[in-house]
Amino acid sequence: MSEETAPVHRFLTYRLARVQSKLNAQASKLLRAKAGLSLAQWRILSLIGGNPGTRATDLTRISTMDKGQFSRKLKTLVDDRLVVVSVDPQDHRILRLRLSDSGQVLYDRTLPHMRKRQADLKALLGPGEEEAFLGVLDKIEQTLERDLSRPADASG
Amino acid sequence: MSEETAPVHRFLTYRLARVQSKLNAQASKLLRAKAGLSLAQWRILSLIGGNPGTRATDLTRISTMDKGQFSRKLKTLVDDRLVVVSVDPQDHRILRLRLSDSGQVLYDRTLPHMRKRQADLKALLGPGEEEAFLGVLDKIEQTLERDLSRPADASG
DNA sequence: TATTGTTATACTCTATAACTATA
DNA sequence: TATAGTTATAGAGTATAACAATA
Repeated sequence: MSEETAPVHRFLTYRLARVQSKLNAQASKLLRAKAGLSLAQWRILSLIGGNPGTRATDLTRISTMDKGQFSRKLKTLVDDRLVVVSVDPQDHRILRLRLSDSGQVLYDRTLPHMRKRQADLKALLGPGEEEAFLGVLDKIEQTLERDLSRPADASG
Repeated sequence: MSEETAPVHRFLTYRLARVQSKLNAQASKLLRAKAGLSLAQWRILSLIGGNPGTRATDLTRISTMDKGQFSRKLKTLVDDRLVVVSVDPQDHRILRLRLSDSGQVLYDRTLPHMRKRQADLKALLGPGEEEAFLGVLDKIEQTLERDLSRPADASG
């Protein structure tokens, strides 16, 4: 009964949303200051930096973005000469993505700050807490993946 | 070293962002189907439903929204006659918020679905997992609260 | 002067889907 | 026909700040 009457703002999802919103604000502030990038731009830049030569489709799959969003953000990075696009010689539909020299410089300069941010977050957590936390996230995500492919009333 | 070289998309924050994005999509779908409300509208409606007569400022504080966002979303609920606003008799700057009859009906009809969604999420978790998860969220949030009031380079 | 709340502005994000080109 | 990626459109969310009314 105490769970039944828990106030809405104590819901797991509310608290996740609050934390996520603050994490976003923090990362955005940091990226604007250090690299002049939006969070979405950094996501793409870092995905390319960590996986040079990968196809756009694969990066779309790894990130949460759909291909439309991805394409538009990618365009801003290409316009700023941070990313270089080349057509796959075998299959001309496929784009291979790499950082330009200046993109690489920006990536190399920014990544340590972002890693430090992750490390600072991890340092908050006790032994085993990170694994437990990620485990819960994975469980939830897997369930949601099944759920989101079904009609709205299937989950109550 | 293995942590130092963890790919960006394995970052804690990335995985939180993915899960949060999917939770949002699920809740939005559910709310659109069951109540014709946006997630932000539901947040405000449910905060008022659970705290009748509360001032707008207090609800703003509880939710993540700033007062501007809150005010605009609230307006849509008032326009739809789901929320009734009255001026505090003592202090005429303060608004007291309550659900209208139809707002209460919608709230009472929608809340069980949202509670069930929470219960379904909780049911995924083993004993102690929820507490551990929420504990980590709280730790992170407290740190972020301190951090966000400081300049960007303070957190590395 | 400070607080409560509204409004304006501009920008970003998201969702959906039509569209081009290649296969 | 199917896949890779682009573009269009509209709606929703976010950030900042100027503003009016009240205290």
